[in-house]
Amino acid sequence: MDTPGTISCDEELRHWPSDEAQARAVQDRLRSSVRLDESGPQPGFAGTVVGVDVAYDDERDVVAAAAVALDARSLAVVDEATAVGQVSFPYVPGLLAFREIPTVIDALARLTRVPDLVVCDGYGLAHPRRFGLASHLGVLTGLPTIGVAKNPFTFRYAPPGPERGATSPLLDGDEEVGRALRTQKGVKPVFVSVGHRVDLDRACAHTLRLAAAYRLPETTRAADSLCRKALAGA
DNA sequence: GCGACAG
DNA sequence: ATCTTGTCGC
Repeated sequence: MDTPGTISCDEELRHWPSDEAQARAVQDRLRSSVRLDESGPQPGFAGTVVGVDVAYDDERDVVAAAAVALDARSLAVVDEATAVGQVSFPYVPGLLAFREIPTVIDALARLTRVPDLVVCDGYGLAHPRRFGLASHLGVLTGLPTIGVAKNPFTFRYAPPGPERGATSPLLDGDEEVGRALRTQKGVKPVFVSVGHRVDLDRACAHTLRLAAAYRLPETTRAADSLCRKALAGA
């Protein structure tokens, strides 16, 4: 049931924190395992880009995750998988990963191919402790990851130019933790940050390429759609 | 203490 | 995230 690329994160998953203090300690401990020295796959490489997303049912405390693999060149869907689980952590800004990752990993493990790049909903480096969802998922699976968020979280940015492809730094004080990226002309930007084993330039290039027709990357759109269906049928 | 706060 | 109708525009 294990995908070769999703390395044995069993140990971390067994020791899942049960409160906020433990969760922050896990982030502080794992942060040094993030690899920021790799460029990551070239945009347009021959391989798959996988989008992951989750949906919740508050009444039943159920969470459904989806992983959808797209061919990196054609953006055609080549594989998809879902998983359903019990919500195991509340939503706390800065601790999103603890709510989403277990079910997301279950879904990823059900793909028939190892992803070459994973696109997460949310942040990676752009995080209060520099260890957001995308960073965490990258470290646990070993896979290259990036984060694409719809909101600037607590960070500041100057609006990028109006043209598609325009960017501006996403700032935590003086530090650039990511970029605001305009994926469509005249439309609100998305917020890109690196996760694991991918640099910021390529993270933005991949995001722009994946967002050829809409504001959000096709990976995100496909995963969002699929996890909602999975939740409805659970 | 108050407000803000990925999904 | 989720609750939710119509509506403006290409």
